[in-house]
Amino acid sequence: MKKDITIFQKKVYNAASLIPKGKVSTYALLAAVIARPGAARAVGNALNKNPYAPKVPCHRVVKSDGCIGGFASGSKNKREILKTEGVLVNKNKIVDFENKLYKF
DNA sequence: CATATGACACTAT
DNA sequence: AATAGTGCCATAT
Repeated sequence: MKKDITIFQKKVYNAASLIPKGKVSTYALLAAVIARPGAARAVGNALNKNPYAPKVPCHRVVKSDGCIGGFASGSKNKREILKTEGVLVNKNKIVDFENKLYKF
């Protein structure tokens, strides 16, 4: 017990919390920066367990295509949150995705 | 150590 | 453009 957290997840949460409001990032991009390219799935796994729910804006992490993807609280609710942050979403797709994409 | 799972990505059809 | 199949990595059991 005591924070069943791995180095990998620590990096993921850290990077995710660095994403500014109104911006979004992708699993693949995060993976490529914090650990290793291709670990997009692993990043999603880490965020899914996300023990720092309000601390880590996991909702700012989306798919490389700009799709919302899946979320623990429900992708439907996720769109609403992003909208509040200033990121408009159209049918699970980020509006101006490339423009709102935050690169590390 | 091997198998199964998952908030993904890419290529082929 | 949409769908399906395959590959990749980390975690859980």
